[in-house]
Amino acid sequence: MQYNHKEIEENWQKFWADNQTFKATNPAQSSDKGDADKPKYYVLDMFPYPSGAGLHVGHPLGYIASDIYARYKRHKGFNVLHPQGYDSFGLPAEQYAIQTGQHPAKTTEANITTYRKQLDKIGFSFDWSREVRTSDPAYYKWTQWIFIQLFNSWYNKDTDKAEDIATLISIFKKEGNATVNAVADAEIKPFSSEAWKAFSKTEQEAILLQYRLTYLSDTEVNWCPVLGTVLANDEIVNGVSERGGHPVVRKKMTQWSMRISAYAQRLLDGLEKIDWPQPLKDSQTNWIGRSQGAMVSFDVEGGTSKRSTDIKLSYKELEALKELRLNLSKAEGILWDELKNKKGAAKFRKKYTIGSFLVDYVCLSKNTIVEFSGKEDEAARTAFFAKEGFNVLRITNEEVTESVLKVVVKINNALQFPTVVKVEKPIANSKSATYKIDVFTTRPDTIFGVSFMTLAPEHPLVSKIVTGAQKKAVNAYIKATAKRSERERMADVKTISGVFTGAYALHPFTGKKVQIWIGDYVLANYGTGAVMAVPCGDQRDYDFAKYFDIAIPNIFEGIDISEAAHTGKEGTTIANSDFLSGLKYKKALKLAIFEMEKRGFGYGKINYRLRDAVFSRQRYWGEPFPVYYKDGMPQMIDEKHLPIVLPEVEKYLPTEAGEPPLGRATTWAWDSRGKKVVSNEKLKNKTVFPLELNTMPGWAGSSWYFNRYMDATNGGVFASKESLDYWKEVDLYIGGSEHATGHLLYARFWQKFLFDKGIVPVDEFAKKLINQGMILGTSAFVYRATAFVKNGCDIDKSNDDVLAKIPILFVSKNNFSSDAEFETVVKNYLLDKGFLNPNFADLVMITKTPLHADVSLVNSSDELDVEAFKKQPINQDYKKAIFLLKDGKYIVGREVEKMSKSKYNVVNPDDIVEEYGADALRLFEMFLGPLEQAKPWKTSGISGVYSFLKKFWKLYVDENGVAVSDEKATKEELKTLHKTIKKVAEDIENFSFNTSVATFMIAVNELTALKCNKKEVLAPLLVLLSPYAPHITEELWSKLGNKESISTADFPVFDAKHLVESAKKYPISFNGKMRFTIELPLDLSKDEIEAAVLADEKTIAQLAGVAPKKVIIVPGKIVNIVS
RNA sequence: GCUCAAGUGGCGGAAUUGGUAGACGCGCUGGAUUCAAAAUCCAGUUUUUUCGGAAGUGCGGGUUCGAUUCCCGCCUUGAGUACCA
Repeated sequence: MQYNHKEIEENWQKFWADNQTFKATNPAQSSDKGDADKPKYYVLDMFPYPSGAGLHVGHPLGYIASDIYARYKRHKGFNVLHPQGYDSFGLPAEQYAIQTGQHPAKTTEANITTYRKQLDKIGFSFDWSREVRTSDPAYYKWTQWIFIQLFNSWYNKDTDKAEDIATLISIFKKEGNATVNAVADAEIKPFSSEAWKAFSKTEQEAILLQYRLTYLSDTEVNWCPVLGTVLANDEIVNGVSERGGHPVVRKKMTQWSMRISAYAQRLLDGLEKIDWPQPLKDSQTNWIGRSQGAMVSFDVEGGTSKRSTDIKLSYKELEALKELRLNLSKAEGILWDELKNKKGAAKFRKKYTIGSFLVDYVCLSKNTIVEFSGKEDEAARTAFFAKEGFNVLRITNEEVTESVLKVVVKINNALQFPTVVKVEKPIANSKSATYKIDVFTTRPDTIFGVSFMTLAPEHPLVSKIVTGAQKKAVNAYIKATAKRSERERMADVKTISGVFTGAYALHPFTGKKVQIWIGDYVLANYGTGAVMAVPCGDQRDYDFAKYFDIAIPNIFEGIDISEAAHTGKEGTTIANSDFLSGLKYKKALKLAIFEMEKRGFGYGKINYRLRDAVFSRQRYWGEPFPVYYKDGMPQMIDEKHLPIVLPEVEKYLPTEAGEPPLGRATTWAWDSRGKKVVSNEKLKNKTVFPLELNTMPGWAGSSWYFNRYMDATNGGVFASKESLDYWKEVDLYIGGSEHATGHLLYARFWQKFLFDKGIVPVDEFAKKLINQGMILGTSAFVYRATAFVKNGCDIDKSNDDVLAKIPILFVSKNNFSSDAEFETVVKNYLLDKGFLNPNFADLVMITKTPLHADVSLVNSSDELDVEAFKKQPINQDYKKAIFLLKDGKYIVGREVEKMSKSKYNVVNPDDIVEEYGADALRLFEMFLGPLEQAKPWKTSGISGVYSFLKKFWKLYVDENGVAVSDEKATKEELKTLHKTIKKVAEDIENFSFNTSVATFMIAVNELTALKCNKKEVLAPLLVLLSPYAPHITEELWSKLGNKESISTADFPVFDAKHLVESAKKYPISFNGKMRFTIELPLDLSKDEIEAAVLADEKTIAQLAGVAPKKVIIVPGKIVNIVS
C-alpha cells in the first residue's frame, strides 16, 4: 500500500468538518466532551485581509506554526480555542469597486471563498463556527457599540482610568471644571458650576466633546488627494501613503479622533508584563516617545516685566536638604515607611519645599501636606499653604509612636475628602509681560546655555511679536515654508533656514535678552512648537547659530565646542551657569527643575510623541458611525438600534462637492422619532437629521476581534461575561511585525479602555506574541545579450546592418562568471556562427540584461525548461531566440527577493498540496528555518520532507496493509522513541519547529534501520508527529484500530530511564582541540579516567614524550590535556 | 544619524548554565536497480594535505584548561525610525 496523500487528506478534512472535531466549548454551553473542566488555551493568528490574489506559500507560515501549537495543547489536555476570520473592510476592494462598479461586498465574498478553499486544503484545526468578518453587520454592530462607549467616556488622571461621562457632568454641576484632572484638549477655558448651568445644551456638548475619549475636532490631518482620504500617522511611510505611495499634504478638517494619548503611559507600562518580541516593544516604545524634561516659560520683552525675586536655593542648601531627608527622626521614619509605598495618585514626597517652607510630607497630586505639629511659624505656614491651595494635616509624634495605622487612616481620609482644593494654575509668571513663549526641553540643566529661541513658522505667536522691520522677511519665510510639502521639508534636512523676528525674549534666570527666530527645523506639532536653543548642547541649534552668526556660549567644563555641539550628558560638568556650575548632569537637571518650580516659570514634565489617532476616513468600505448631527453637534444613536448598516451608493467616489462617498447615499438620514434610517428627502422634517458621512478606519474592526471570538455568535452582547472570564486573553498570538505601531498599539489601547469600563477582565489582550518571518521568493534569471555599437564610433548604415544581423540570445549561467567573460562567450559564438563580421567585432559591445524567468519552469538543479519558457505567452518575443547552453543545459541565475507577481517567483500553496500534500507543505514550511526569521523558499527542498513521509508510512504499512506488531519493543527502539519525545516536546514549547522536523527524520531513519514495527513505539510516535502532519497520522491512527480522532490523544510521557547510558565516548582534546575519542564506562572516577586516558596509546602518540602540564576532566563530558 | 537583530559548507540551517562545530535536509559526485527514465537504495561531500595530520564559525584583540557561545573594538548585511527640542 502506497502513501496516497490526496486520498488521505481529503478524507480526513471531510471527517474533521463533519464531526466538528475542533469546535471549542465555552463553559456555559452544555458539553458531552467535558472540555470545560480542562484548562483553557487560546491560540490566535492575525486574521487576514482577503485580497484578490489569494494566498502564496508565505501566508500560511504563521498559521501552520499556531496550528501545531494548538494541536499540541489539545494533546496536552487543554481546551483550545483556535479561531479564524477575516479583516474584510479595506481599501483594495473599494478601489476595485471604483474601477469596475462591482460592490465591495461581492468582491470580498468571492475573495473569502477563495481564501477558505485554500486554507481548508492545508488541514488547519480552526473552529470555523466562530468565524468573524469585520464587514458583517452582526460584527460591526459591536464595533459601533464600542465607539459609543468611547464617546461616553472621559479619562480621569486622578483615578488613572476612563470613566463614564456622567461622572464628569456631575462634577461640572457641582464645582465647575477647575478641579478636574483629565486628559483633554489643550485649550479648555475654566468655568464654575454656575457658568456650567448657564451654558446652553449645545455649549455644554461642545465642552464635553473636549473631554470625550473619541471626539470631533478641527485637526490638521494627513490628506492624501489621490486616495481622497485622510491617513493615520502609521499609514504614512517616508512622507507618502503606505498604500500606493501617493503624496500626502497637511489639511485642516473636522474629524473624529481617538484620545489614545490618554493611555500613553499605560501603553508603555503594559509592555513590561507581556511576552512580546523585544524589537516590537522597542518600536512601540519609540512610537509613544516618552521624554522627560521640563516646560519652561520665557517672557517676550515688551512689558514692564518684574523678575521674581525669590531667593534661590543654593547647591549647598540642596545638599543639606538631602541630608535632612536621609536623617529622619524616629517618628518621621515610622510614618515614612507607611507613606512611601503609596503609589500613583497618592504618592508622597518627604522633606519638600513649598515656597520657602520645608514640609515633612506632601502628596502633590492631592495637594495635601502632612507635617508634625509644633513648628514655630505654624500660623504663617497654614496661611501660605492655603493660599497655594494645599490641605494641611498636622499630626504629633505621640500619635505616630502609639499607632501608626491610625495616623495612616487619618491621612487617607484627608486625601479622600480634601478641605481645600487647588486651582490648576498656569505657569505663574510676572503678569506684566504681554506674551510668553512656552517651550519643552529635555535638558533644563543647559538653560544657561540658551542664546536664542526658535519658533515654528506656524506658531501663533509669530505674527504678534514680529517687529515692523522684520515683518516682510518673516511673512515671506512663512509663505515659502507653507508651500513646501511635509515630504520636501523632511527630505531637505541639510539646508538651514530661518528669519529673525526682531523680538527678544528674557532669559528667566538671568533676565538677559535673547533673540527670537523662526525656523522650519522646529516642528509646529511637537511639544509647544517652540524651542529654547542651546547651541553648545544641540547640533541643530549649533548649526543654526553658526549659520546666522549667533553667539554660542559654552556651559560645559573643559569641552571643546569649536567644531560641533556637545550632546553627551553623562560625565559632563556644567559651567558658567550660576547655581548649576560645577554640577554633573543628573544633579543639575534636578536642581534646575526644582528652581523653576520654585520660582514659578517652569515645571518638570513628561512629553509623549504619541498623537491622538484620527478615526475618520472618507471611504465607502468601512464601518459607518452610529452618529447623526443635530445643531451641528454629534449625537449617538442608542445602542438598541444598532447596527447602522452601510447604505447603498451608486458610485464609490467622493461627491462633486468633495463629500465622502456616503454623501451619495439617498437613504442616509436618521429619524429620531421612528428610530431608523430614512430617505434624505425627509431631512426637512424637524425630527430627521443627517447621518455622519465618514466611515471608520481599517483598524477599528481589528482592535477587538480577539474578544469576539470568545463568544462569536452572541447577538445580545459584545461577548458574554462568562465567556470573557473563561477565555480572558489570547495566550499565543502569531502574526507579522508590520503591525507593530498600527493594529497592535490600537488593539492594546481599546483593550485597556474596555478594561477600565469593566467590560473585559484583563487590560492586555495577548500574553505572548510571536512575529513570524517573511518567506521570500527565490527568483530565477535568464541573461539576455544586448549588442551596442560602441560610443565614439561613426554610426552609418553599415553599423545598423551589423546589429540587425544579431539574433536574440540568452546565455546559460554556467557559461560565464563575469561580465567580461559573458561578452567574450557571446562574441565568440556570434563570430563562430557568422552573425558578426570579424571586421566589426571591435565596434560592438555586448552587455548582459538579467530577466526574471518563471520559477515554475526551473527544476531543482536550476535548469530551465527552455521549450516551456518559449511557449509562455509573455515570452512571445523570444520564440525564435537562441539559448546558449552548456553541457546541454540552460542554468538560470538565482536571487532572493520578496515574493511578487512581477518577479515570477510566487509559489501557490495549492500547487504544492496537489503534488506533495498538505502534510509535506506543513513540514516543509516549518523545516525552512526558525519561525521568526526571514528565509527564502525553494520548492526543490520539499522532496526531503516528502520522502520522509513516505519512509514514515513504510514503518507502519507494507504491500499487504498495516504491518504493526504487538511485540515488546527493544531497548534501542525505546531509546529512539523517548529521545524523540523529549526533544519534540522541548522544541514545541520553545517554538523551535524546524529542529523538531529534523528530530522526526532522525527517529524515522533510526527506526527504519532497526526494522522496528512495534506498536509500543509506533503508536506514541503518531501522536508526536500529528501536530505537524495531522492527515497521515490520523490515517495510521485509525489503521491501528482507533475509532476516535488522534487530535485529543494524550501526548506521550517522556521516561528518562530509557536514555540511561553505561559508557561514554569521551572526546579527548589537547589544548582545547579535540583529537580523538576513547570509550570509557560512565561510572569511573576522575582519577580512573585520567589513568585510562594517559595510558592510551593514542594519547602517548599525541603527547610525543612531553609530560602533560595539566589534565582537565569533566566526567560525562570531556577530557582536556594541557601540554 | 539613532535603535535593534544577524554574520557558520555550494544552499536552507543545527549546536549556548562555555565542553566532540557543520545535526537534519537540499544540491552535487560515484555506485546499485532499470532497455531507459522516474522512483528507490548504498557510499561520499568544510578547506587543505606530503594522507601522519593541520586549519577552520565576518575581521582584530581579550578572558579561559577550553570560545560559534562571554567581554572590548571594527567591518558587512537586514529591519525599524528620524529635524521629537
